[in-house]
Amino acid sequence: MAAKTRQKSDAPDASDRVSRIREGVTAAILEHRLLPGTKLGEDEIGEIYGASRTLVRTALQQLAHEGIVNIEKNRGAFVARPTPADAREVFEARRLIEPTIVDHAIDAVSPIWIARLQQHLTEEREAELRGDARASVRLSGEFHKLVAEMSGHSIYLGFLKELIARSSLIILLYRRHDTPACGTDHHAGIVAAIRKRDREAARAQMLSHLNEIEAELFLKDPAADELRLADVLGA
Amino acid sequence: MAAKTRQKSDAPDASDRVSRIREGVTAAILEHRLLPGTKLGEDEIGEIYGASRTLVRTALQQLAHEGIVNIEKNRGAFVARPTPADAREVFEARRLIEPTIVDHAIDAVSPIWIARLQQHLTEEREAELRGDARASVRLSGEFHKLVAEMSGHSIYLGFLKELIARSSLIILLYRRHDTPACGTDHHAGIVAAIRKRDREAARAQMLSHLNEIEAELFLKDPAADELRLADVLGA
DNA sequence: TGTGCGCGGATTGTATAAAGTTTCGCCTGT
DNA sequence: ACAGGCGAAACTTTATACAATCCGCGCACA
Repeated sequence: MAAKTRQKSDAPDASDRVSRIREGVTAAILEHRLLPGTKLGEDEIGEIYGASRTLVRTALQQLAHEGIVNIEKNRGAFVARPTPADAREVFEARRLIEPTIVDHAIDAVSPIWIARLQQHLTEEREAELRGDARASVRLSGEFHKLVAEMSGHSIYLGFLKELIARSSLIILLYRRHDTPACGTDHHAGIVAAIRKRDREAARAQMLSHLNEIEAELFLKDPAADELRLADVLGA
Repeated sequence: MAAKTRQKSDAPDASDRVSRIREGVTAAILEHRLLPGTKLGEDEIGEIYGASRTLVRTALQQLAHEGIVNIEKNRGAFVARPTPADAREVFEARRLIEPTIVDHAIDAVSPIWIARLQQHLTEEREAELRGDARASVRLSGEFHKLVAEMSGHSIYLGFLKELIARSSLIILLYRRHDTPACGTDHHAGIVAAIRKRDREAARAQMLSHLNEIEAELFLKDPAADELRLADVLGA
């Protein structure tokens, strides 16, 4: 009972059961196995993970707070379907936060961290080489999380986790071509800049990386029929 | 049943009971009526609001996600006690985000919004005049939230809500003198800049405002005895 | 034939009960 | 007198039972 006692609610390790559920569902969403709009029934999930609805509920509520699940009263939980407006907000926030994060990451440069980053790049390349799209999209997001962890700024890390998760849904919904989700080459360039402690290059590369991702999106209001209707009637 | 149907989990209106609990506890914490470290027993709160522990529990979990409550496994929920390191992170994040928020707010300038801002300044002054410290500290935070709402950027708004709530605790714990929590004069200056659509002035004033708040803090590890001990034994 | 109403199944929201863990007091032994 | 440990009470955690709500199907009626 040494280090396990102090764990925040946002605990990264899946020690308790609700975390296992949350991370399982999160992974499924981030790997695009669960598509936006999919109903996440409580009994259904509970049976999968061998847990009662109580635990499933808390996990779903956490996911709702992270913005990747919508809970509609008396209707249940659904995988979120970000609007184009949401998408623009998410990427604007990322453009604001992530350059600052890489800047901080450079303060923490050490052989251990460089090794971890390189290791991650290798995994990304391997996934891409064997055509594992699901692993690719997951690892692309995790690269950004890794840089945030390196920065040592827990608040930025928390914010970025939300933004990454939403980005994954956004890319799935609005990507124009089937280009690789998030260029590994860009990531390699960012790592190189971090390694050289070149703050300006790192910030600039992160920014252009984000811009390129967003540029590949087609952010026009989708399924105009139903959504227009909803807006009109809602107003 | 027109406009009420579409409400996010983070619903601003206190329509359902869990929201009422959450907002009640939040207000108590933000007004410094509940001090850091205070135990928030489920039965206790449930009896106050006439709700079962189930509802109290979900409310507390939401507050934990916002960072103003800590839930320790098998021990219960406590009002969070941010460390000096947390404080520095919170203010750094605010310095990054809030200037951008005022910039966006200027895009939304309209007579309605200006009126709301002025109205808010009036309330702040009145609270300060009658020496209502609790209302003052609450309104100070709400000013920043109001600007974020004005910006129309829901993600920034969500992030800022968290940061404001934590800031309130930080100010309570680490304020040097008993200076007014958050100068109303500064707020008036920011409103003036917004009104004139002077982006640079607005950003600059927001930044210096945040710097002055942080400058009034004494961010050294507090209660050296117990915390040092915890850190040493934890490592 | 098309529309509207009502009932039944299913699912979520809430409360309560059972189970597990921690904490504090008390008691015994040295 | 004091340290250590046992035990009960209080609390959180988890599970389950009950109530409320929603959705879809079918029937009646125009």
